[in-house]
Amino acid sequence: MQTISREDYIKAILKIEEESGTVSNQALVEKLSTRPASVTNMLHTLADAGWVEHQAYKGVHLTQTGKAIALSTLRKHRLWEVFLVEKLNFNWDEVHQWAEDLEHVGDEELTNRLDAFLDHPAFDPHGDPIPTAQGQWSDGRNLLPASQADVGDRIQLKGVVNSGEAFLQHLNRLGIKLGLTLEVLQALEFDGSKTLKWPDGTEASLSKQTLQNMLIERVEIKSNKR
Amino acid sequence: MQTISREDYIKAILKIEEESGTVSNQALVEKLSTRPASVTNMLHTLADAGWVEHQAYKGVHLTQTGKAIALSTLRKHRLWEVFLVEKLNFNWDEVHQWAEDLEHVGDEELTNRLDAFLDHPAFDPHGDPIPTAQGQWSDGRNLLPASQADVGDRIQLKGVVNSGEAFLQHLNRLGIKLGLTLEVLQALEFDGSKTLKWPDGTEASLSKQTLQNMLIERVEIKSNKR
DNA sequence: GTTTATTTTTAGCCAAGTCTAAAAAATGTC
DNA sequence: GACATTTTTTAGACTTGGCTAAAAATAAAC
Repeated sequence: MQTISREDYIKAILKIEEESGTVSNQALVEKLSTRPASVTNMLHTLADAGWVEHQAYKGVHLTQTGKAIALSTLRKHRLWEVFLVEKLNFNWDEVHQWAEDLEHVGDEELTNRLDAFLDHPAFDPHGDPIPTAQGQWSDGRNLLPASQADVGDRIQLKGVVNSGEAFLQHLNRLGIKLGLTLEVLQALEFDGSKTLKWPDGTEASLSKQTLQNMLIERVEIKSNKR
Repeated sequence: MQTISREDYIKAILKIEEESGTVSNQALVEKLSTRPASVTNMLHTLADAGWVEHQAYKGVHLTQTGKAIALSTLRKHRLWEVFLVEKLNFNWDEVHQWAEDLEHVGDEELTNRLDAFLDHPAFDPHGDPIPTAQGQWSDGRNLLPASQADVGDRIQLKGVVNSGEAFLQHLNRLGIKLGLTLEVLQALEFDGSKTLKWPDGTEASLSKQTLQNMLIERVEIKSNKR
């Protein structure tokens, strides 16, 4: 039976599995801000439910069932985030906590109606892809961290690695949001920082840390190409 | 601290207090489909929290704090119901259960934004008034049960006493929804049933039971008045 | 005004999920 | 390969809120 806590664990396992392949208890302790004993405990529960396979000391991975539940929960989370930003005019740094609650409400039907109401968005307000009703969420895009952009590139922000409040508010203060196109003016070797130029002409330097958390696409310069 | 269960109790107490003035444990057992011991138990918890005043064997009533929490929860419930019907196109008989979950999500800020997004609705899909952000929910209207309408009256459905699924679906099948105007053609003394006429000319007879659960306003007959 | 029926409370158990503390297993180091 | 460190598990306590069964209080009936 699905409970809030179980869905949270399953979703965390999915994310860690995506990020780093293998899912240790330790990783879950960090992701969920909980205690090792709680993790062991819940993994037994989830294994009994048939949502994960768990071998003591060897890590967990999701079963088909588990993955379906995880994707469904993630889909709900991201759709509600779109709702909060697009319809209720919240900022992208304000929506995560509410979505964390909303993701546990509603069934497939409600979710599909929400999806239709929002016009079937492909990405959430942080640029993360929204799984489809069929559980597809292959991104397709090949984003790279802004830290890998070269001088002269025009880069467009398409996502963020870290959607923590603090980081998003940092971007807010810099006037950076999804879809913004910037030009790389300068790159400093020694600290990995880069100087970027905004469409309005202002310039600023971003730290390596910040750049690594910005997922971008290179933009073709159409006007004066060749 | 607010939990789902506590909010459910507080809301139930508010409703019973409105309906019948005094709130017995028994009434809570019925309204919440639970057991007497559970009620006694939770009433202690709520009294400790300062949300109700409870004297053993004498009943409960809400404190100021409790009433504020109840109205806030009710407001959230009804706003989400409007959302589900107006925006996600659910029928009025399908929304209660989801709203029951959604009412426990979000704070004042989110609720006010939802309210604004929905254009500050005054009534939910069942015709029940939505408390304002300031906790006002004096209905203003003076609805009467359709059972009290007289032959010759033109009556408009403004609300329902019972918003259970079964009753609402019964109205659906009869083609009756909020705002519909009907004419009372005939009233049978012995069983309290009445024959009504729809705007499209069809006629049907409704039982006393059904009529008692329909809240109506008499409509002035403008065209051929006097 | 006893007796009977109903309502409420108490006492104690249960389930989910969290936690601490300690034991056990796995891993890293020399 | 033995010792130290880290990770995971076990054991057992705790909290919230539900339950049953029995006792106590109140209300109803004769």
